[in-house]
Amino acid sequence: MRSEEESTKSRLLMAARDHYLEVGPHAFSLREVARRAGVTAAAVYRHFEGKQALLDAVCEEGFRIFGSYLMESLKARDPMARIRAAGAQYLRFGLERPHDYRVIFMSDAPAIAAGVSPVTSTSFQFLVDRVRECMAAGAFRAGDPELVALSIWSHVHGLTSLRLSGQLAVVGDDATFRDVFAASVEMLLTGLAP
Amino acid sequence: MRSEEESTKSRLLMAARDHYLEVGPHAFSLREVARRAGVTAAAVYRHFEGKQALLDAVCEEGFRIFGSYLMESLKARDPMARIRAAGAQYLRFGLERPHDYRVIFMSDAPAIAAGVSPVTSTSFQFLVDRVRECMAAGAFRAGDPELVALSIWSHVHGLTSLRLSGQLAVVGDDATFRDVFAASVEMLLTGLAP
DNA sequence: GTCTATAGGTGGATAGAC
DNA sequence: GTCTATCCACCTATAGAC
Repeated sequence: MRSEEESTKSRLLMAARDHYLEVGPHAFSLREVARRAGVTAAAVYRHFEGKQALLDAVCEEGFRIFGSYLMESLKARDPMARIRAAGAQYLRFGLERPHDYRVIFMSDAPAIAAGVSPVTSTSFQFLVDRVRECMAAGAFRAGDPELVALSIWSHVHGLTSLRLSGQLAVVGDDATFRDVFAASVEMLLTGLAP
Repeated sequence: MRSEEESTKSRLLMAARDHYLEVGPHAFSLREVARRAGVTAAAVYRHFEGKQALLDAVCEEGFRIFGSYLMESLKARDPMARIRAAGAQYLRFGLERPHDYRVIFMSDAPAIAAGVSPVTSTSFQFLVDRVRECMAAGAFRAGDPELVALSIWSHVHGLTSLRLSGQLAVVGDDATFRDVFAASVEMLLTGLAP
């Protein structure tokens, strides 16, 4: 894998991700990415077909990493423990990789908005499966698994994204916020119990 | 007031608002505003100090409008109706003024954060008051009003922001999404009942 | 008040030297 | 694989004619 290598291409990718997070898709500049990576704009075309290809690559990398965080939650032993772990991992990804989080969940990149990314639907399907598990085990009241999954996703995303955009800074440090996050999730889970 | 007058300045403001609503703050172009208003770019400087002044005028309007959406919910008759109306108005603002929503709740630009702080804290206090009302009326279980308010805000923000960033496009049109939104909020409220 | 003209900056993309 | 040089488009903003 050699993920620690400092190739021009990997530096371009990191620079593209950082730049994208700062200015968004409209003001995203290939030249600025090249500047941050320490090369000229022309050099970018040796590694990517153009501006859009660079943007797409940024999204793909973030998706891959997010998936690895989610999969960790499968190590928990029972359905409710797994769904709680999934929520905690979701927040953990947001706090540890805020840049990637913003790329995936807080942007309006065309590649994501189009819904063509297989990872988006894969991750949602993962959550739907966790919900089905809980319903089958009698830990959740019977209902529409997709609607429940959407509620859970929205809840944890709302908390995570408000935290990342600084709106919940008043809560305190990250450790304190993890407790608030857990308490808030429990509030939602209470309404899903039989 | 004479709000119907067709002065160049008022046409510029309307054009600026329309353009802003379409492309957002980053791609906002003074020349495009001038084009829509039927004047050259140079003429803009007779009415506004520059691009930022024009943008500020539009953003201020956005903050003011969000408050007016929230206040509408006070017309409902009882505490639970008011808190449900507040949620519905929150979504309505997001769907009808997506760029304003992004500026207020999905951005962390320092320049914007300064103007946002009073808006969000005032609005959060408004929600805390609605929660206290529900607890006092016995419609909510007793608990920490601020934590409950934070959960509700996160929930409706999660739904709204995921919708705006295109992640919930699969749900269907806005009318359909309003129903999903309402159902999801009811799920959370179920867990808050006594 | 609005225009034309212009200065000086950003950007995406390509050609060709090395 | 990276560079310099270049082209063209678009932008903000200003100066001066009318």
